[in-house]
Amino acid sequence: MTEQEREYDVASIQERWLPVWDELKPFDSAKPGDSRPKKYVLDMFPYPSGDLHMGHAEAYALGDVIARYWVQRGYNVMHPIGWDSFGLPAENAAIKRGLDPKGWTYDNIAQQKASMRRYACSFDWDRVLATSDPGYYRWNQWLFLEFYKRGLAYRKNSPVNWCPSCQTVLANEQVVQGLCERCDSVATKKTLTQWYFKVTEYADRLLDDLDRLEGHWPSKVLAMQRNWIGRSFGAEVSFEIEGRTEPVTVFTTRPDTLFGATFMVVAADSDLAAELASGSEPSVRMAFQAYLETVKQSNDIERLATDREKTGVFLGRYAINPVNGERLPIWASDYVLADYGTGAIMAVPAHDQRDGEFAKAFDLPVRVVVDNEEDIAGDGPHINSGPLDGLYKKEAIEKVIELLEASGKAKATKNFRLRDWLISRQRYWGTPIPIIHCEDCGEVPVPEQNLPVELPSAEGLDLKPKGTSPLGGAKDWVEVSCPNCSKPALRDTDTMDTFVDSSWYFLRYLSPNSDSVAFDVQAAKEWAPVDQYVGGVTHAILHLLYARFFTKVLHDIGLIDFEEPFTRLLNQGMVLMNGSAMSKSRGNLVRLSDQLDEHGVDAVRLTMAFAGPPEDDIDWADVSPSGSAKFLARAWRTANDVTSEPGVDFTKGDAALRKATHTFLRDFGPLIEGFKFNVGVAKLMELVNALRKAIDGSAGPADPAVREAAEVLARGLSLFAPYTAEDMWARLGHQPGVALAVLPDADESLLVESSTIAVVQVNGKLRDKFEVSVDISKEALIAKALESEQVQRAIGDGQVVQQIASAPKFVNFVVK
RNA sequence: GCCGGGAUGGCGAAAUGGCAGACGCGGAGCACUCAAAAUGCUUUGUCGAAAGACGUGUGGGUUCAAGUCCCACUCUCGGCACCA
Repeated sequence: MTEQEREYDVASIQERWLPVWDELKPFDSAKPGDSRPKKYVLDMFPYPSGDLHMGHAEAYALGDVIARYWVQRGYNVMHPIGWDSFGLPAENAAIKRGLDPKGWTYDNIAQQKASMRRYACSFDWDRVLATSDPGYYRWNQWLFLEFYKRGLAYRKNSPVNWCPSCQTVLANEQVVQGLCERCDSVATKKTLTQWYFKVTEYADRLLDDLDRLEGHWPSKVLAMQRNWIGRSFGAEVSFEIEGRTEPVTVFTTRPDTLFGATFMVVAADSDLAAELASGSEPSVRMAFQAYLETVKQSNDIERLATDREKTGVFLGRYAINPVNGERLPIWASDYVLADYGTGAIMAVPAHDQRDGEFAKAFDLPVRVVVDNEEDIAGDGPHINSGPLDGLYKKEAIEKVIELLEASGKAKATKNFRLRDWLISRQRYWGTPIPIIHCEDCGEVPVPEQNLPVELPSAEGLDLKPKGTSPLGGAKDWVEVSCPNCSKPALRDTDTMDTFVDSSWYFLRYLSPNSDSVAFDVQAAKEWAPVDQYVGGVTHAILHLLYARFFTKVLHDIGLIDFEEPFTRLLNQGMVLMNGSAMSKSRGNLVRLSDQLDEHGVDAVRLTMAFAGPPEDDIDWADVSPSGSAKFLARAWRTANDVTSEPGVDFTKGDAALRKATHTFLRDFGPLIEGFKFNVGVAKLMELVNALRKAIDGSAGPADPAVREAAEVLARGLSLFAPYTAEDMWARLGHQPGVALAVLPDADESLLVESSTIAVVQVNGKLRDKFEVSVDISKEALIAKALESEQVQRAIGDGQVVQQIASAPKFVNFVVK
């Protein structure tokens, strides 16, 4: 061996093994006759908006640890990757640079793919997809039509977020603090006809099934989903309105406080408010119009201010309280939301903070109906409430509903915060909605055999947002004949929200190239649902909710036999620099490629895993990739030092090192399975330290235990540092493929201790420790402990009143 | 306001109610070297010469024993937010 070969040379190791792996394909999950049990590990796929960045590097490093771990446990692991290649990030970048989004997107995909390969991701390169491929989005269209058939896709006219400067619809998540995410103009509302998916029809199941994920998904994500769906139980109560035939229904979670209602409030921007005002005298009508104008001009920034004064206007109308016939004045205010519940509330100022503030602002009466002296949580006995007097919240709610139900004035009901999913976008770079609008036939689905409806070329189209879809400019594409009646008709020019693409992609990986089905139903039985999903917490609500919704619909259609797409979920944290998210404008951008050049792939991956718990953020300024590189070199050298031949009998090896090796084997698996990757790496470091000591010490490099430890080390290390591990494996005399080398179970017989360290406390404070035999009796242990000089000194003149002992490890003397 | 996390050395962090600080970064020292780098070894919570004392955000509690369990609070991060 030359001197150079004894040097740990990152660059040459990386160059050596990549082509070997291309040949070996260790992560091919579609080999015929593979009898290994199956596991599906999935990383959230990236947007191809540039090269991979540090965030990707963390996510894929951690996903890879899990995928590679299960391979080493003998599983056939499917670990695919693809690109979420439609959508705004790609399109905006394309507009900015004056390029075709297609060419730009696919160039970036090629770049990211090359980076992933260099980064040694254990992806199955035969299962790859890009959502902007017609072969993919064709099935978006197919699914859309399946939803349409079932009434789950529909069109309606409704107010949407609008950026007056960008001239485009904004999704809720693109409105940040009331401002357009991109240009910081104040977002407004605009009424438009848009396509929706009826996710609310699944609201109960989406909420209730979260219970099944308890313990398998981060509790934070479960809480966010529950919060987002926002189910509340209560009652709808009808109030007769003087001078109106139809009663007005309000939703309340506290019908028990009905006797405390002293006025009613309707949302100022609702149709109901306008109608009620129009039935009033002119002065009221004018006051209402003036108020409505100020409300319309106020924007979300003002609305979001928490300590805002309550505003409103009296509508000159009265409602009749169904429980006692009292006349309640009806007010209009912007603190009541038009699109939640019925847009009208009964106001109970004594027991609702907002109603209370409103009553105070307009000097309206307040009536206490719950005696809260003892219990501020609002569950005191009811007073001033007729038949409800003396009852507590739960019984009072039941009773009042029962009383009013007979006359049809109330019914128990529930309400959701969740809204239907607006899926249409006035953008070019997305899946065309497969509907044709015909003057005579109305909405006509594109016949299945005509799918996909391919995007027209971007050439000649103005992609800049202008309020209507750029596809409208593709005349030849838009003008078609109606599939029904053959008369001239027009294609729908909207494209789908990209969350549609990502709602079912995990199923497409099962048969990524099929042109006959969206996904192979039999393969879904074998592989799905996803056993382990890995990705950022940014998608904690929308993506995961929509994927769960799709899964339930596909289940109901009968295509899959499960109802939750992702059995286990790991959210990794973010990679920061000096305390904040990296960005070019902040000047704290760390480029992944620079880090890889400087420290090597393995060191960067190891740093990601070792920095701390995976769900915590990593501040790159606080961690040490050079320290990781140093450790890898130290580990690599141990393999180089081994002088015994492969296949040597380990049982004759150094006992202390064998014990260290098998202690590692015992601890490592549970740590990885529990996502404690940082501790797993620490255990590898301990093994390297023990190995180094054995090689340099009395055991020596030829000891069989040294080979055993080095071989275990190479396998364990391959989860984090595949290049280094593969090189060690080769130097240890093995064929390439350390990733496939099964990690052996610990030999328990080597872990049996004959002696242990006993700890002695006096009044709970550590005073002494000494080695004892593991089978020492409690009495003998106490006796030995009492002999200790330190223990005697600590006891001093005191009286031992109690002895707690747990042989062989522990004694505590309680002294008075 | 509501919901959910978190707070442990100079730093990143470990710790089935039983030795707080594993493992690493950084620091100090030693060996090798003409020297440096690299490598290897030793050391490193605070105060103290030592014995020892103190120490896991604050205040209580449970327990023989609390970073860990319970109650109250402070600060901090994230999500939602006039959702009736």
